[in-house]
Amino acid sequence: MTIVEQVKNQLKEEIINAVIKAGLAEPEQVPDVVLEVPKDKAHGDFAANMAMQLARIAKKAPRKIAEELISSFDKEKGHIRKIEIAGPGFINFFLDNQYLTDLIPTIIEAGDGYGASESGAGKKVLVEFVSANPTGSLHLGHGRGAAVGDALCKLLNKAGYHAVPEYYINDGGNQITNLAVSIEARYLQELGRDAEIPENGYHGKDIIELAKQLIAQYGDSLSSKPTEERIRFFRNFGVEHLMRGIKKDLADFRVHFDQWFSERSLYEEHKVEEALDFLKNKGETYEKDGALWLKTSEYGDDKDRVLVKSDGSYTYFMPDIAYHKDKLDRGYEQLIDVFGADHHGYVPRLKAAIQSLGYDPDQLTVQIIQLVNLFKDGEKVKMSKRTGKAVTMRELMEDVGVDAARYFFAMRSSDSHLDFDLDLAISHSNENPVYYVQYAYARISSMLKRAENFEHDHIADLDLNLLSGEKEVDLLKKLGDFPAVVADSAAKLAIQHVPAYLFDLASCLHSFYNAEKVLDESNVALSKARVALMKAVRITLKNGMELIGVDAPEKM
RNA sequence: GUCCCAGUAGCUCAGCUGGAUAGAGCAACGGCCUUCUAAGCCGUGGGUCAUGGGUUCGAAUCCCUUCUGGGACACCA
Repeated sequence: MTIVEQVKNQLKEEIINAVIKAGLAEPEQVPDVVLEVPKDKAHGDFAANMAMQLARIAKKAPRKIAEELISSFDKEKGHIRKIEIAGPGFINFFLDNQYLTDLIPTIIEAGDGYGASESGAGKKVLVEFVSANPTGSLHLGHGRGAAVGDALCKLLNKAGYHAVPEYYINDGGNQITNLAVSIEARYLQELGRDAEIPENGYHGKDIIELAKQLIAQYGDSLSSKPTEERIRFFRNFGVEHLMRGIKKDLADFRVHFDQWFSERSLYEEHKVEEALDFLKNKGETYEKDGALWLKTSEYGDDKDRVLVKSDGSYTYFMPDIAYHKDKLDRGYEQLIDVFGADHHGYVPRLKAAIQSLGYDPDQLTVQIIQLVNLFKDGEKVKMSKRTGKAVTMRELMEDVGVDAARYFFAMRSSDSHLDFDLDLAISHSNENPVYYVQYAYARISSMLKRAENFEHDHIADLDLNLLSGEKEVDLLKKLGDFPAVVADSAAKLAIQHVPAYLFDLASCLHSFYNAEKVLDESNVALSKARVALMKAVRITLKNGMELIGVDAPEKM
């Protein structure tokens, strides 16, 4: 349990005791204690709305209740300095700073581990994201998905869940056959023969590159192979090659997957058939118009969905069901799928499928990644200048750098549209939030390099009570919030709280830095305490940036 | 047509399991570098929280109406 939690819990306990002692309510009637941190510092460190909640039970005016509650409150416990009644009946608690200064040794000792908690209780979570078809390069939308998925995993793990990132490689379906046929056509074209790319094939330049590579490696020997073998070869070659590119893009974006799951392996291990048989035996399917349907409408979907088409082939849906069944069968309690906005309509049928498999649909959470609009010179950038297609993730990384891209993607709620200002992302100015946060880290690092005269031997020797100035208290409170921010954003799957927190913490640091001198030869005791504080801030900033994949530079 | 998401300061957005005077950045205006990094700090102005109703001690937050914008609605993947 974190220090702040301990303090809050003790306070809550004392509030309940006081309510009972004052006879305001029977023990079983006492509502949950809501303790919040007031927006306005003048309202204390913590505020309780208990008196208002009790108004109906005790049948008295809230302020009157508050008075009685306070007179029964044991102020000896829990670092209480002052209690006030305010507004309609809020009870404001003012604490001494002891609990805050205790944070410093805690943070320094925890180091990289600061911010961690057990709030996830080891729940097994599988986060599937990006999962782009290996038919081309990753584009902007994948970049956002990658940034969100990676940050979610890190956040969940930090908050005590056991989260694993996984990439689902769609290497089994029609798209891949199209890819193979497209490669074949380009290959034959390069050899000077007649060949046409099918209408729904891939016309991109990268396919021509692939064909050239094949000729350099194999000459015209491939064209003499039997068609089926040739197609299989092109398919494997294409998938392997394009996946290599995708993996490189992701690695350069600081996104690493523990597991790569192949759709084809579902067929090879007969998991698609097994899933299908399972659903059939369970009576979840029926035949109509020569196709096999799943009764998803019984589980909240608009209508039933086809699993096996009338020509005998599977829809995209069928292997995907098998995949989700496999994920759940592997023992994951919670599945998180990070999807592009265009798959939004797919969610109800997937949830229905999970239910028809006998699992709880709430075990699947879908995070929708909304569209990214790029802006340059105030104008919307639609197409990539280089390829004429959607802007690639590679181009974004080259244009704005990984730090800015990752920060901007993490900054907004993933399910709302993102206007990505390219000029802002590359500007080395006070307008750029990435630099604002990184600058705070670099500033501290720079100070600490000069701080050899103020290093402590034992942290217990420091007089941390000297850190009682307004800016110092603000900083300490911010530091104490970190584990709760991590736990809360993990629970809500809301990564945007992390950049917001980092921005606030950086702001407190800059404000403090401008107001006070840290390294002051004329006041060694205070300087030592402040150096310890700076170390705690530095650790917290770094841990936060780590969560969203942003580098913490020693100097700028 | 049905469904989903959004509408908060001039701009981009926080806040949304109900709580005190709705916040931040940018833009505008005014200050701060002989002192640890001015990529910084301090201050001023700026709002019918789209609209109309409801729920209650109390609503930006929950429910319904209307308007506006975006997206989704295949035997495609």
